[in-house]
Amino acid sequence: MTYDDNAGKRLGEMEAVPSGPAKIADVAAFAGVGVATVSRVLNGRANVADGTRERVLEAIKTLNYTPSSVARNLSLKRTLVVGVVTPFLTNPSPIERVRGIVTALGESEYDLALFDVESPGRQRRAFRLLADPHRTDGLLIVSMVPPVDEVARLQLAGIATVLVDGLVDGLPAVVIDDVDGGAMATRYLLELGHRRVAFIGDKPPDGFRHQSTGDRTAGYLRALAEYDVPVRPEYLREGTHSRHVARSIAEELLRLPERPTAIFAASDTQALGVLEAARALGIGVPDELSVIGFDDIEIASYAGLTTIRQPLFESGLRGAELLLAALAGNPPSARVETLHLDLIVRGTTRPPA
Amino acid sequence: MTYDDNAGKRLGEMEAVPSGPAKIADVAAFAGVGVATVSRVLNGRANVADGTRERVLEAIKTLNYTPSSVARNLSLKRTLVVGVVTPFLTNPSPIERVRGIVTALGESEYDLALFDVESPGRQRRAFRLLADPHRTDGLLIVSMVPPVDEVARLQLAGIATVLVDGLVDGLPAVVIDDVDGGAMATRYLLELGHRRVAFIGDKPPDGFRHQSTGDRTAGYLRALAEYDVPVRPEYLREGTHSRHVARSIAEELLRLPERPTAIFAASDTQALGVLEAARALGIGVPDELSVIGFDDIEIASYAGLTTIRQPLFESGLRGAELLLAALAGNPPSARVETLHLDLIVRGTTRPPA
DNA sequence: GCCTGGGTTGGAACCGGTTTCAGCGATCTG
DNA sequence: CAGATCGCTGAAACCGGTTCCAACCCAGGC
Repeated sequence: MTYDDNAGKRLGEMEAVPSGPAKIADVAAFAGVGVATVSRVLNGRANVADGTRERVLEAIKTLNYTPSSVARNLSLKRTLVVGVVTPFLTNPSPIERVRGIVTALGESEYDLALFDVESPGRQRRAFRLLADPHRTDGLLIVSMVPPVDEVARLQLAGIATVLVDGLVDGLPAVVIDDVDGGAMATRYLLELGHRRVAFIGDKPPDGFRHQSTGDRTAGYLRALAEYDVPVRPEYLREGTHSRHVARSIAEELLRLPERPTAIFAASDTQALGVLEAARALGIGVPDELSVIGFDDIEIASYAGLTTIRQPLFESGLRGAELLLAALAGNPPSARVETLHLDLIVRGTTRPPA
Repeated sequence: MTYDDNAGKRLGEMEAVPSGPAKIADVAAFAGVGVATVSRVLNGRANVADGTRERVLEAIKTLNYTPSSVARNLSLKRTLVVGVVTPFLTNPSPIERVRGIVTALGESEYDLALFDVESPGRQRRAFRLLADPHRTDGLLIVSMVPPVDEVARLQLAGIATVLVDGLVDGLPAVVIDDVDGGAMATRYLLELGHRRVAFIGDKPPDGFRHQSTGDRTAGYLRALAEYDVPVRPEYLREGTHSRHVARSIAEELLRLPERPTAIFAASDTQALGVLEAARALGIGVPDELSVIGFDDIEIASYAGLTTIRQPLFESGLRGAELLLAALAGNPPSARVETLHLDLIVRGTTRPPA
């Protein structure tokens, strides 16, 4: 008797039709099978008779049934969510990386929960949230180095983590060789004949860590050493990853009694600030000043900026792939993958006058 | 005696410590209360004795317990996830909007699942995924107009939806007045004295709908009419939201026997393409050509571009706020909120020679 | 003809929370 | 001092899936 169903429930429900969307029990009842069988069909298990499968599929269709991922995840003890933590969605480069991640994850069954952390406070909060194994299966940390204690929490909680544009002992990562990149840029300027080469580094704001800055500085210094060019402390500057800050630093550099004939900026965004400064001071680029950036963001080609290209989109894509592989149980390795850099010569560099 | 605690358990459990992370039952056992009481404490219900609450909180702390949101959501029949669908994270403006959304959602208990749809295929897939009430509680659709049948599905599934930079009958939305914006831009050029004013529209790729284009065109036409300037069909062009496409269209315009003295581009990205075209053809801006854009993206100030500013970040913020309010059950209204536009005069416009 | 074994199947336990509801002692009332 | 009321509490049902396990059916082997 189908009445039994309702009798079992609370008295007072007049509508025989199940109220909300169909659940697996409804499908089972409709198809005249058990819930286990429906579950088997849903998950494509082999051991279901063809006829039965047919009936179940039809029931699913007629009832317009979609399984609840929440219930499924509870049962499976998975969340099917990958967390992405990144600072500064204001900057073009993390965005490109995130695009790569979105693309890679789009192919998978995982959803992506995005956390933009603009302050150390929000950063802590994001990690506290995401280090919860109930919340995410895996984590992608983009363009930042998480605090050591947070890393410990993550590992303790057993959350698969991959760093994109960041490096931490024991965690797999997708990076570029920043030392090499810094050297490439500087070397190119030196090869052109420049000897008064300044560098504007990319200092993360308080509370954030990111090693690329230091490394690019190291590359700059290495290249100078290779060419026996003495380091001038007044040519070695640092500022946040911002066009405006870089612009004012560049104006200072260009007002030095012996101003540089070339400036290497640690990011394209900052290089644009340098170009602005030159424009404001009436200094011709590249005639009187060469400028080279780093990243090759979209706008660099508009500005005709010579730069070191790093595969931003690909870094996100690759990081997500590594994470998915780890989640699939494949390689629990802590490999570090280093992507390739290219020198892109455009119009802001030339030999000194 | 502290031994009592363990004495209660002991039997049968060789490993006294529960295997995985602590669950609510562990906390209850440790505190010597029922799970219901723990749940009450967790959710800040009033009817728990102070002493009991104290003990539970301590148990939570010692066991390092964090509740499973998956289980919680299953019980509560909520997902605590807001889906964000947007095309073209390649463009700067949707990104700014998403940043606003991330910011607003950061304050709430909701997570954000991001879907970038770059093709109509992915678009369909995203909607099919997100129209599942098991998956998201609410949806934010950014810079696109969803297909009518998908809207129907959403409403049927009872998923709260808010459009940001898009308009659909019956759904709440945050928009700008594109007709007015188009007219503002055009009117400014006309007031400067230009009479040969061209327009480059922003045509969405096949499979995507977005009404702003048409509306900005209407604004352009309206302003021309106000100033009794006849429409020249050859001045009215359209291309995808891309610098490169806009550039080649602009080159065509600038090669016309009677070339325009001013060009209004439907987006800053496209305006940059126009500037590139002028540069390539050796046409001085603003001396020989005035250019005005739309959006006021970050790079516009670098390029010194005159433009119509629309509050991108705020649109996302506001849209998320509306959605959160709807999810909180407050205003089930289908209001349309119109944000304010500003003319930002920079260096790419001036009266004709 | 009976026993064995493989393929199907459904009942029920389980995932980890929330919430109803009944029970309990303590206080208030008459 | 009995009875009603109130605050606090825990057992158990429930959310909607997955999966273990036992039961069942039927064909094949001896």
